[in-house]
Amino acid sequence: MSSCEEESIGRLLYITTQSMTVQAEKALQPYDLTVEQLQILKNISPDMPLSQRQLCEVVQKRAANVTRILDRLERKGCIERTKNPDDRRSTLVSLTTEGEQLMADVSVLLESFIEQLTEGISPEEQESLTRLLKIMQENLNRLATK
Amino acid sequence: MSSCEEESIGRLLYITTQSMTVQAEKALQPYDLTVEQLQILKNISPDMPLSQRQLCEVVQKRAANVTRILDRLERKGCIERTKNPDDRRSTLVSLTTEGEQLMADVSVLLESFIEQLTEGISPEEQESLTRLLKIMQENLNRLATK
DNA sequence: TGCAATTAGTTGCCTAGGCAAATATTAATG
DNA sequence: CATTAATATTTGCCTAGGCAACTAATTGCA
Repeated sequence: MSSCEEESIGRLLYITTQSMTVQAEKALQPYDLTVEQLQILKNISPDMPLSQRQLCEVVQKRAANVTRILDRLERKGCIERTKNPDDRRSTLVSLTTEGEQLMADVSVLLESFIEQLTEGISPEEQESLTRLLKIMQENLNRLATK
Repeated sequence: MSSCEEESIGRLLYITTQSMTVQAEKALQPYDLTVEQLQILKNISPDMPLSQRQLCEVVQKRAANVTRILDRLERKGCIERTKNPDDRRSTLVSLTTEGEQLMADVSVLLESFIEQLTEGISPEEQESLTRLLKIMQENLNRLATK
């Protein structure tokens, strides 16, 4: 039986993540970046370009969504797309120098954000939190593959 | 210094929640409901209608978004909007009988989903998880009010 | 009373997610 | 070798989030 005040773990996760995203977005506003755009940029190494397919895997997003986020990043001059000479179906994505500079500027901010997010949570508790979240991910993966 | 495998708590939260939402959405597909629509429906008691303003608070969404989710629920016949006679600016939202029936059908599914999500996590661990998520929420609230 | 804030809700414009259908290119198979 | 299957990316259509501007109704205050 559930009390009136009960909130499922699911709901708590949902609300917390939403609030986190909103705050992160506000912190990123001066750089004209969204959380999703940042996720992408963080995973493009300046030396070795990735294909969009590979990017999809590392950021865990659908191809269609990655396409559109890259469109916006390209429009802003943060990334470049070049056809893969070895497989002309695929596109290689690389950071422009502006993109690199942007990431350099933002990285400090990022660290401080995560620090503020986890304030009052000991390293052991963070470990435990990480472990529990990973269990849920596995549960969800099991659901996904039916 | 961070290892290559490091994933911030923030990213883990984000990915887990996203995966949870996708799976929940799949489970809800037979009912033609989204997670957000369900959130709203769950918070409308059949006996006492709420104003949209109140709904916003309980589901933690912006007025603009609640407006549009209600538009869709109304189109599907799950809810009804009536003008509040005491304050003609506000609208009272109530479940239709179809909406009530839908919620009755879905509630079993919901419980089993949360059960599957938290499989392998003991009640004490769930308590701890809840506590840590709430700490993060407070940290974020502090950020929000600067 | 009468006009200026405030409040409730809506709408427009942008980003982002999902799915499905389309194109182009490559792999695989008869 | 030719045709079919698979793969990479794009595009369209839907839901949903954020912000800002707008209307209508209500308070508040001079």
